[in-house]
Amino acid sequence: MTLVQLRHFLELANTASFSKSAVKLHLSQPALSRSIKSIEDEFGHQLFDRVGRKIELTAFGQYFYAQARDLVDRATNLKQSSHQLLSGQTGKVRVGLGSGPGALLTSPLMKYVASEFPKAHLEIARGHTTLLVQALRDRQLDALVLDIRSLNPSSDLEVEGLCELPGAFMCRKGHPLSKARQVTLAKLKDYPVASTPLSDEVARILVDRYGADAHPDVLVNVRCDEISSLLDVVRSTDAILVAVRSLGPDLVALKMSPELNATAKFGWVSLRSRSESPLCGYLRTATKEILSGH
Amino acid sequence: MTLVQLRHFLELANTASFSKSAVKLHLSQPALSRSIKSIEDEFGHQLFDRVGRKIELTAFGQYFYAQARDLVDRATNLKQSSHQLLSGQTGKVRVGLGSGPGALLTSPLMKYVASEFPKAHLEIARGHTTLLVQALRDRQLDALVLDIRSLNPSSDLEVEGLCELPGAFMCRKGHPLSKARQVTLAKLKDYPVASTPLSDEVARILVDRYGADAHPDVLVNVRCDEISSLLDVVRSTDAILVAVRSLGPDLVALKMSPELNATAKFGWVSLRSRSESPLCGYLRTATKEILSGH
DNA sequence: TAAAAATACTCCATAGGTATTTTAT
DNA sequence: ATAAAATACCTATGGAGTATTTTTA
Repeated sequence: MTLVQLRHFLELANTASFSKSAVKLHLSQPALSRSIKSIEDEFGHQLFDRVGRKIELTAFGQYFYAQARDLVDRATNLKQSSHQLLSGQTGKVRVGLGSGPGALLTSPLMKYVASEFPKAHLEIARGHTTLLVQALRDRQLDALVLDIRSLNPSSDLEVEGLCELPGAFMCRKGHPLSKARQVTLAKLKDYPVASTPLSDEVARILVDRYGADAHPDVLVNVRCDEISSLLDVVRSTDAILVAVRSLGPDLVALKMSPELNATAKFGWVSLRSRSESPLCGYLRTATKEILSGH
Repeated sequence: MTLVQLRHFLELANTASFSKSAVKLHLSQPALSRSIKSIEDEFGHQLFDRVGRKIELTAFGQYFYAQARDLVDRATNLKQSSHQLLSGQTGKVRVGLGSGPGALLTSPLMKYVASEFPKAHLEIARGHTTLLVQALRDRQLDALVLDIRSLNPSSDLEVEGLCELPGAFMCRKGHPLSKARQVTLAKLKDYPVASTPLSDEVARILVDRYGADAHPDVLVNVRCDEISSLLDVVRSTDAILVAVRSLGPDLVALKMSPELNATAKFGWVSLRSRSESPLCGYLRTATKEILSGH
């Protein structure tokens, strides 16, 4: 029993004529005759009663028709839905975002999928590098966007650099420090500091530039991974934000002394051994696009 | 995409090894390699990530697996259920019974199917010959059991004689007429007459033997097609039953003058052009068996 | 180096085509 | 006599086998 044979049978059952069905099936009449006969032989029973030059489904043929119809329709559907999946129109992607990328990408990526691939599914997980990498290796995530300086190089990971964004200390316009020519860490510490969770890499840079007191655990008073909340706080209080500069375009960057001179280097991380699903590929392109706007 | 290829794919997805799967599938390893490749080529996408000597389902492969599993299971199920149907274990038969056969066969046939083919479906229709034959030609019935003398011969009907059963006038033991040496129609008409609906053929015989007064429309007072009810009436009243003799083995047959000398000739009627379903064949055999006991 | 998958080739079973026969209208 | 299905016969594609190469653990 072949799907092809079933298609032949269905067509024949519909038109009730070997010669007419053969034409529709782009097949010679003898070929169709034999195709049907081979099913009948396989099951040891006639599908049609041949009464003269007319044919009629047997009881078995009627039962078989319902089943065959279902089977063939499902097979056809598999081909169509596979095409949808492979063209990226449907499918499921699970992306892990580090704290920086999370602040920058969560909402743009969700909007992107919602508008461009309304039938697809996107899941975003946020967390620390090690946890995300673990989830990637466990196939719980399909790709990550991280500050790649926080990533232990490993041969099973494929890393594609996305962009390098400068970080900054920022405050609202009109803030006491907004006009200051040179801001030292001591001055800055007169105000509360807000940020997303910062990576070890960033912590290292801060300590390197400004001393042990600049370690995020000490320095940061208000921590949360919702960038919009942080911006709200910083705009309406005297809190100072530590983040990628472009996240607060309406804020004033403090002229630090010494200069912060730190950048976040974001990369797209995936498992080298796994092939990328089409939807995941579109998401990677979109991510690059979004970040290039910063 | 072939059902065979899908089976190959499912096995490979389960064992995750070409060589091991090939053994299970009674196939050479290269053959399996090519079988999988041909699906991948058809869809234009890998089903497995080949990472070194290990293989792993791609996202597409995972989707494909669920669909293929469903498809293959349904195909297997079709083969099994077809076998059941063709062996007569399941299926549906619709039989039409004339009034005489109806009285004799309705309940034995229902019991037969209920006990021998508990998964099968039997529908019994009762009515007049012309209506039943019409239903047979319309494919609303699969076969009929009739008094074949009431049947217009026709080339599209296949008739198999089943048995010839003598009819009789019967009364309860101890009935005033039970000991009578000779019962004329006039004597008989002192009592109510009960019967199933009688065919035109029987009516003709009655009129032929006993005159116009013996026509069922005149003669029969109590008519119903439930033989058990009729028997009940005849056993507990002075009513006289007109029926196949063996239906009332505990009743006394009246010694009519002249003798009734009428037989019912039952036959199994089907459409010559339609092949008989297995279940229908079993039913035909069972019917012959049941009638031979009378 | 060994084990596993892919490739190269060869072969044959079978699906399909053409020509013809059979059958029923 | 004609139209339709079945049969006979031939061809070729593709699925399967063996031998071999490639790859990686």
